[in-house]
Amino acid sequence: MPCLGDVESDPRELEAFAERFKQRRIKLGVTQADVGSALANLKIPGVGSLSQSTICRFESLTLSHNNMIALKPVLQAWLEEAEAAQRERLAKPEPPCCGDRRRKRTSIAAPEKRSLEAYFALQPRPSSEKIAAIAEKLDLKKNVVRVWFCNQRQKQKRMKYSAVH
DNA sequence: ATGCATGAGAA
DNA sequence: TCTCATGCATA
Repeated sequence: MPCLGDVESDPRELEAFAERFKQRRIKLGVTQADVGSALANLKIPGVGSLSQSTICRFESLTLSHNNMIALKPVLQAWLEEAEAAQRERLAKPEPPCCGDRRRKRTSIAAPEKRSLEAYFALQPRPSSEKIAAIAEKLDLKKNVVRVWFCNQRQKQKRMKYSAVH
């Protein structure tokens, strides 16, 4: 009954950590993007850099539970190192010192989005045929509709949903 | 901060 | 084909 593997998978603990993390990160004067790229310098096996988006989502708990659990130890390690480095600086009298073709993103208009949400409420996993039918009705590319449903399902699995429920 | 997209791996 | 972790582009 008292689980073995998932030591700190308690959502409350994760939530508390995410908040502490954000506050301490800000106190260090570091941006989300900074953290992401700094992770690579941490030299943790199998861990490279991450994007601003991912750090942001970690802080706002808009990642899946498993994703949060996987990232926590990494971010915790970064935080400890960053704070240790700062203490060093405070200990000494610090001397004064001193990136082609872009990807495109479809924009689904509000009315179409409302329709999609309505379809989703009825059937979160429409068949390929239904997706095609929906795409035609809304005058959207079939693939756009397919991806929209995938992303919508992912949203439901986040610790905290973002926007429309 | 969030919308739409990609790609690796599962099923 | 879907899920899942992740990110570019954009609001």
